[in-house]
Parts: sequence; structure tokens; C-alpha cells
Amino acid sequence: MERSQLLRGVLDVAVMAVIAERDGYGYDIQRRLTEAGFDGMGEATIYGTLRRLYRAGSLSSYSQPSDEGPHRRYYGLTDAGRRQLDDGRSAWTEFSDAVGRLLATQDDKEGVPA
Amino acid sequence: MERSQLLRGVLDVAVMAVIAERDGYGYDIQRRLTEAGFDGMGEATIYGTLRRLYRAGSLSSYSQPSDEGPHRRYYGLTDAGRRQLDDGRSAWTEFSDAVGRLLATQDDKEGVPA
DNA sequence: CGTGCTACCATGTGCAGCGAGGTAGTACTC
DNA sequence: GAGTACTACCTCGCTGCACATGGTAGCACG
Repeated sequence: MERSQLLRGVLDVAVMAVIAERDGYGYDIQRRLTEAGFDGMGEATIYGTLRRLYRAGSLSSYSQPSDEGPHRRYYGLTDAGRRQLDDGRSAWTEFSDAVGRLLATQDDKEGVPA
Repeated sequence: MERSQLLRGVLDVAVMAVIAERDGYGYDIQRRLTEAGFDGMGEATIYGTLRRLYRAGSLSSYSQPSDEGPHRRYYGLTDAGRRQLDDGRSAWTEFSDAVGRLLATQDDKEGVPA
């Protein structure tokens, strides 16, 4: 419930980063994110994000049969998606730097002044 | 609209970090956060966060008159708040490390010839 | 033919950041 | 003493999105 809030605004870029490395489908992307340290995410979160990014034009998609189960819907980055990923990277860097600086400040006070 | 999502889950800890440095009131906290790099936040965001944290028992509060305007409602950290801030710090570190690692992975496929 | 894995999708809920709008106190000017 | 501006607080309603829940379907093994 804590992480779910932190994920906001990062999930999109995280999914795109995974896809940038290699095209993937929902089930697979979830596993790869889990391995990357984002564990405990429900399927609805992934599929919702994929659909949103697809509708926004950041992802392309194609269907492919599988030997081990139902068909798979693969997603890949479009040019717009790649640009968006770059923007997200710098936005993240800037943001996390600001947070890092803020959290690094030591709590001087302990007793209330007045 | 992009930053608003990133703020989720971080605002609480950011506000607490600012207060840890020195007790503050809404208007003041907003300015201090702006100086820290979080600009463009509306008042409703700050006041909503303060009230939420206060209700949760993370903050204490006391009112004080001011020479330069209406009374000020100061907020300070409770022990629970200080603990929560520490937890938030480590949660943030862990999370931002994971994101950093993920975003650092290079997009291999790019120069892949047709 | 039941159990389990893979793989997809749709619906509903809750939370929180934020826009918009309102109320006061102080202070300066014209 | 009306107008403007800054300080300082509050409330209401909207919206976006992570997530829970629940459903469908293909493959495989016993």
C-alpha cells in the first residue's frame, strides 16, 4: 500500500524500460518487473498500463501463438514511446535528485523552540 | 500532471522531512518545498497532506498569532511521525535504487539491422 | 475430468494531488 | 474608506490510476 503510491508516475516508464530491452507480453513483463525488484504487482496493474500506453501511441502490438498456452499479445516501443521513455528518464533523475537532497537533510531540532 | 503522479507516496515523507528540520505552517512549508525543487504545488495539496498526517498521528499542531497576518497553525513531528519518516527514507532509497537500475539498462535493440 | 500453469480481459473501488473558490487579518496607497 | 496586495487558512469536487476481484481460454498431466 506504500509501494503502490510510489509506483505512480513511474510504472509507465518502468514498463517502457523493460520493453525497450526486449519486446514482451503482459505475463512476461510482470515477471521481468518482479525480477527487477518490483514485486507484488497484480496483473490488472500491468495490463491496464499496457493498454493505456498503447492507446496513447507509445506502444505497438502484435499477436503471436504460443506452444505453451494461449496466444500472446506482444508489445514494442514506437518512436513516440522511445521519446517518452527518454523524457521519463530525465524527469525521474531530476525528481529523485530533489527527493534525495531533501531526505538527506538532517533533523537538527528535537526540542520545540517556543 | 506528470509530476503530480510522481509526488504520490513521496509528498508525505517530503513534508515530514521539511518539518523535521524545523516546525512549520502550511504557507511556509509550501515555500520551503518550492525552494527544495518541488515547485508548482497548490495550497490544497499541502493543507490536505498536513491534515492527513495530523489525523494519522504523525504530526502535532499548535496555533500562534502572527504580526504579518492571520494566525499560523504550526506543525511538528510526533514520535510516530519521526519513525514514519525514517521508514519512508529507507523505503525511498530501496525504491529509487530499483528504478535507477531499471532505467540504467541500455536499450540494446536499436541498431538492429532490418 | 480435475488440477495447474499460461495468458488474456473487464468492472468497480479507494486514495490522493490538485483546481477552484471562499474567508480573514495586516498594511499600504490614493 | 475603498481598493489592492500579501499572508494564511479552509472546503468541495474532479480525475487518474494502482489494485482487487472475477471471468474466459489454451495446453498438459495424472
